[in-house]
Amino acid sequence: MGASKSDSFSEKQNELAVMFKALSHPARVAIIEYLLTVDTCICGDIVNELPLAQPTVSQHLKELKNANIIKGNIEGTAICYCINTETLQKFEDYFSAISSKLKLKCC
Amino acid sequence: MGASKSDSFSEKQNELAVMFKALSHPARVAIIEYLLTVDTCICGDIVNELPLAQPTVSQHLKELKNANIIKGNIEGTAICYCINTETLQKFEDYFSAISSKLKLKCC
DNA sequence: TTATTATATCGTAATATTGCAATATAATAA
DNA sequence: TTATTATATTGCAATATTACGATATAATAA
Repeated sequence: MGASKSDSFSEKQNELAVMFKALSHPARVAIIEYLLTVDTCICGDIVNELPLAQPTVSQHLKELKNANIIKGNIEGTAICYCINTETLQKFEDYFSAISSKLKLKCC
Repeated sequence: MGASKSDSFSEKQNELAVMFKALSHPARVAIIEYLLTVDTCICGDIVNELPLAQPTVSQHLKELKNANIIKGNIEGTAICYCINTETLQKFEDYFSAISSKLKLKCC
């Protein structure tokens, strides 16, 4: 085998796994970090900020977009990326739910 | 190539990526979910809860342990797993930091 | 029109992950 | 001691990810 058995798990479990997978590479964590340092959403030079070739960065951006972690709007010749606040909220909700369940039960 | 260029990124970026990677598989999301439904940390039947063979579950548990997402204590013949609240706090801190930075800057 | 610039896609090699049968280990029970 | 039970490790095949050179696309500039 080798393929992950996603069919055996719930849609929510799979959705969460996809969200986490999107952040499971240091380059993608670095992209998020960079987006946060930029004053506005007008970006375009993410490639120059990372120690990776342009096609590799493009691929990482695509994965972040596919997982709805970031949004990309075409802005003339450049593309403007920014963080998707809805997905961010999902992460926050997930961890605060875990946190409150733990307070009732454990350790 | 193929190997992730972790050396090119900061320690923090790599640490976060490792934490997210630990949760990037639906089986591991399901394990966390199950640990939350159990009344105490006394577990031991995680294998029966998942649609995967015992060695596969053992491997997923190992990955969660290596990333400090869960802790495992030997309890006689069984092993008692529970969620590591310190790591959970790191996740919460990460997302609340992002959230507050976004409120100042963007979209 | 022909550059130029920014980003995406293709193709492919190197490496990592996933899953499980077989086997090993380690604790308790008989 | 020899089961039994619970979990871990090994080995390996199938699949996925990562990285990048080469190339394509798409918008603006000259």
